[in-house]
Amino acid sequence: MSDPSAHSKEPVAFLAQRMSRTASPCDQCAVREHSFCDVLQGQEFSRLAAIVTGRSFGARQTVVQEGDRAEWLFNIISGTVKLYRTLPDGRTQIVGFLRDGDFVGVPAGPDYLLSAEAITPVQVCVFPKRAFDRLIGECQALEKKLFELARSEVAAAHEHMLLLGRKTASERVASFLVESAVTDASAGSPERHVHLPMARNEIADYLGLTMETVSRTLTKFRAQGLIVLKASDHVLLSRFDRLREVAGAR
Amino acid sequence: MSDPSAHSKEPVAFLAQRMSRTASPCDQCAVREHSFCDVLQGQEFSRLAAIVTGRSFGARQTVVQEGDRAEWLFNIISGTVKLYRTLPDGRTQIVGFLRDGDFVGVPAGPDYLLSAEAITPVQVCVFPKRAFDRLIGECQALEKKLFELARSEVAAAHEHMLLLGRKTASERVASFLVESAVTDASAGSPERHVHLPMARNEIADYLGLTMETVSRTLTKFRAQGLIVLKASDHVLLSRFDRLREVAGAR
DNA sequence: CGGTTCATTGATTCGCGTCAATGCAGGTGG
DNA sequence: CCACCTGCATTGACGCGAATCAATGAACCG
Repeated sequence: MSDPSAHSKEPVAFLAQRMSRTASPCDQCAVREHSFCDVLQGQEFSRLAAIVTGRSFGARQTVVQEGDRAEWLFNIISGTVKLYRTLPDGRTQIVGFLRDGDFVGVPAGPDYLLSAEAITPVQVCVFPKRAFDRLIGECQALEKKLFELARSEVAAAHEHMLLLGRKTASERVASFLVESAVTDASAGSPERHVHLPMARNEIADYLGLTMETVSRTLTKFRAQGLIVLKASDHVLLSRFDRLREVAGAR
Repeated sequence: MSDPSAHSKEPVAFLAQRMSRTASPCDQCAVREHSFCDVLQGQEFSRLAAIVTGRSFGARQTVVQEGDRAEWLFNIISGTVKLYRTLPDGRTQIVGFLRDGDFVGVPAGPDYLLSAEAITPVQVCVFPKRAFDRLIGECQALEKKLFELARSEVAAAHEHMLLLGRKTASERVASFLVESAVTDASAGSPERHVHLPMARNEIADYLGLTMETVSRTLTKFRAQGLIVLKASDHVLLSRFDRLREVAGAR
C-alpha cells in the first residue's frame, strides 16, 4: 500500500502542470505562508524547491508506516492526515491530526516512529530525507524553524498527555472540540463552526476512548445545548465559552 | 517557594569550591559526558561556562512553576526531578522524570509550560535564558544538539501517549518498570535492579492511575514472580523478558 | 516511644468499555 | 427513480477494571 519507492514516480498532475509554467512548483504554493518553508529566501528556497516532488494519496491510504526506513519527509498541501502508533494487538493511539501547511517527518532515528494515514484525499510535497538533512545542516534559518516546530510539538504532546492521563470523557471531547475550533479559526474558518473530517472511532483513538463514548458524549452536549450537530462531520459550538470550561481550560 | 530571582543568589558550595580551584565549575563536571554541553568545544564551551551558576534544591522544592516567566534553564547534576502539568482542581499528570545529565527548559514560548519539582535533593546548573538563547543562535553544534533532544522528547511523548491512551494498568506498570530499568542500566546500574526515588502516587500520576492501583499491580507482579520488592524504592526485575511482554513492547 | 508519612490491602462504586441492535446516509445496480 | 447494500453513527443493556473510600501496616524520625 505504501511502497516508498513509488513516491518519486508519481508526481501529481497539479504539480506537473505548474512545473511546466514556472520554475518551481513552490512558486504558487497555497500553503507556503503557513509552512516551515516560508522561512527560506532566495537561493536557499531554490535549493529546497529543487529537491521537492509532489504526490497525492487517497483517503485511507497509508503515507508512512511505523518501523519503515525514513527516506521521505512530507509537507501537507491539502487534506487531513492522522499520525498514530499501534500496539501489537491493534489498539491504536492517534497522536495528532495534521492538515494543510503541517510537516510530517523529523523522526529521531533512521526509521519512522509513527504511522501516517490519509483521512481525506491528500496532496503533499515530498522531500528525500538525505537531501533535506543536508539542507538543514547548511541553512540555519531552516534548522531554527524546525527546532521551533519540534518545541511546540513537545508542548502539544504534554498537553495531550494531561488529557489522556487525567481528564474524564466529557472533558476530553470538549477539549477536542475547542482545539478543533481554534485550529479551524486560525485557518480562517467561520467562528464556532468546526469541521471534523475524521470518523468517530478516529476521534476516539485520539482521545483514548471508544467511539460509543464519543458519540454518547456528543449527544449529551447537544442535549445540554452546548453544540448543534449540523452533520456528523460538522458541529456548531453554540456555547463555546461553556465548552471551554468543561474542557478544563486554563 | 520558587522565587526565580533567588536562583542566581545561591551558588551551592560544591560549585563555589570548584570555582576557586579551577577556571570554571564545568571543568570537573561529573555529568558533562551525559549532557548536552558535551557537544561544545574550546571557546564555545567557555562561553557556556561563563554564564552558568550552581544551585541546589531540597526534596519537594519547586524548581519552576507552570505559567511563570521562563528566565532560567537548568541542567541536572544530581538527583531526580518530576515535570508535570496540573488541572485547576489539582489533578496532575507527570510528563517525565529527569535525572542527572538531563536538561530542563526549552519552553516553546516566553513562559514555562510545565512545573518542575525536586523528588530528591537536587543539584543543578542554572543558565539565564537570554544569554543561553544568544549562545544557541551563535553556536550551531549547540542548536543541533538541542534540536536532537527535542526530537527524542517528541518520540518519548508519543510513546507515553500510547501508554496513557491505550494500555491497561498492568501494561502501564510493566512499561514503567522496564523503562526505568533501561534508564538505570544506561547510567551503569546493576542490571535488572531498579531504583524508584519517586513515591507511589508520583508513579501513579505518571501512568494515569491511582497509587492504590500501582500498589496492587506491583503486589500482583510479585505474586507472579515477575519482580522482587527489595524495598519500596528498590525493585528487582526477576523476569525482565516476561515484564517486557506484559508491557506490550514492540 | 508516639507521631507522621507513605505503602498496602480490602470493600464498594461507578465511568467507561463491550456487546448488540437499530438508524441513517450515500452509492450502486436493476 | 427506487430497492438494496454497505459503512458509519447512534442508542441501549450489561459487565468489568480501575477509582474511591476506608482501614491497617510498616518505616522513619524527633
